[in-house]
Amino acid sequence: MPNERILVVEDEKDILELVRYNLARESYHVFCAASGEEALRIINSESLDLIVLDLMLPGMDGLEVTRRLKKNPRTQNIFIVMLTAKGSEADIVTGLELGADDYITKPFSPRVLLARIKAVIRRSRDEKPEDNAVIQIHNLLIHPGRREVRVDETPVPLTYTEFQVLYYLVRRPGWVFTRTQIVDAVRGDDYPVTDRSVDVQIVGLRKKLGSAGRYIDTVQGVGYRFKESL
Amino acid sequence: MPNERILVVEDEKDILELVRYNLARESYHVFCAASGEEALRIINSESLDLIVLDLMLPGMDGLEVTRRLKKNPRTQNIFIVMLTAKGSEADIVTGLELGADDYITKPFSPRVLLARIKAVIRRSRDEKPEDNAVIQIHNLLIHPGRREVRVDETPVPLTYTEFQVLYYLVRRPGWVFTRTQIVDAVRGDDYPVTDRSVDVQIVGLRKKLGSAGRYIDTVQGVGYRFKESL
DNA sequence: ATTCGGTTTAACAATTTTCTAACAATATGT
DNA sequence: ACATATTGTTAGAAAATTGTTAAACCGAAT
Repeated sequence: MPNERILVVEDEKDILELVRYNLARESYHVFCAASGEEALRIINSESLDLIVLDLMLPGMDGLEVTRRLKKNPRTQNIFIVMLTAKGSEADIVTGLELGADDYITKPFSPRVLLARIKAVIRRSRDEKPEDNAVIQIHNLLIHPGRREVRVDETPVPLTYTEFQVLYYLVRRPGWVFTRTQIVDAVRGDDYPVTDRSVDVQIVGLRKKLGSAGRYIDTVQGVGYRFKESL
Repeated sequence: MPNERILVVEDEKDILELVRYNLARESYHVFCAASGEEALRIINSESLDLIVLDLMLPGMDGLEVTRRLKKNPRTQNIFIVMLTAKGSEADIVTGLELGADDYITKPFSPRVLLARIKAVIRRSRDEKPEDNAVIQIHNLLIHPGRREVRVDETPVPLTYTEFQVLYYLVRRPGWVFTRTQIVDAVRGDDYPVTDRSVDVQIVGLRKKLGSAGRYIDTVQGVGYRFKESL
């Protein structure tokens, strides 16, 4: 388990110290910056895994830091957890669109921050190997880049959510996922919906996929899976 | 899915009922209290997983309840979601410093409350990652991620409960578990069911597992175990 | 404002699983 | 061997889960 290298960008000294202390205690390698400019200097000189980034900074703000980060191929894969004041919904949306991985609204508990950071790192480990490779299984072909699905060479138009659900299941054929896991993967962590909304997406998928729909398997009491064989 | 035990502390009857109803509908086990004193009584007499705690209470307020909770080693790991009026930033910070896990400002929608509670519970589970490792013993193979069981390479389809019972026994080969322990492990504490229902699951398991079923051993007067050898 | 595609909820039907209860079989203690 | 306690087995009832559909909802585009 490599000690992930984390940069904390925060202008309020107390909060910076609080976060630094808690991360260090979990034996992460922690860097600190109190401004956007300082952050960029560290980003360019160090190899980082994750950045905890306050959006509200004097001078260059967090969104701008994010933009620059994502422009540079060397740094665009660094994970970002944003710190935001409560109610800055617009900034959160912008941040996520720019490619941030999670956000926490102030005030926050150290426990929550740690849990989120761990979650991001864990997810990153899962995702890396199978990024946007074309997946082919049975008579089904999924092209994530093109967001295209074919069954027996015939394109099948899917909605956004249908595609996400299918892609999530197919990335680990045979594995069972709970409805909650599926919702989290598709819509983000605490998206407020009923579990049953997944069922409706499954109905649509099975119908649209035709013969390939038979691979989507219900596991009673647990959730769904994409079968490796019929 | 174990039914988490949640205590709701709120002096406004309408809100209390609203929250109680919504949690109960998600099949959580809900306790209610209308004051800090009542809350502490329940906290001390019941084993709880999470507390939804209004900070503004007559008499002993929510922060004081939190303080006492965190002092007692038996109760300090119970999760806390605070309910606060809008604009009581100071209280929120104090609460989080005391160890609360999340907060929601009134007015709130039941949906958001549920999502937050689920998130706290999920995160708590992440902290103690359950063992997802494949188990192989004798001619039996159990793959938790796939929820698949094989005997001599042949897949054996099990129901949800059968799988849970088998997995529970096999995780400690040779150890004996009472029927009550098995029910608690599979369906959560105090699930209303006769002990004998376990026997029925055992019948099913022995039948479906074929030759591997011979490892499931009855210990008269105690319960069942998965034998290490025949 | 209105429309439109997509998503979610809610209700009901269909299905599957689980439980209970009864009786049979087996084990235990004397 | 006898009486008693415990477990095995089974079928039907009850409960839980899932499938399916339609209507409500939501946001983007007109």
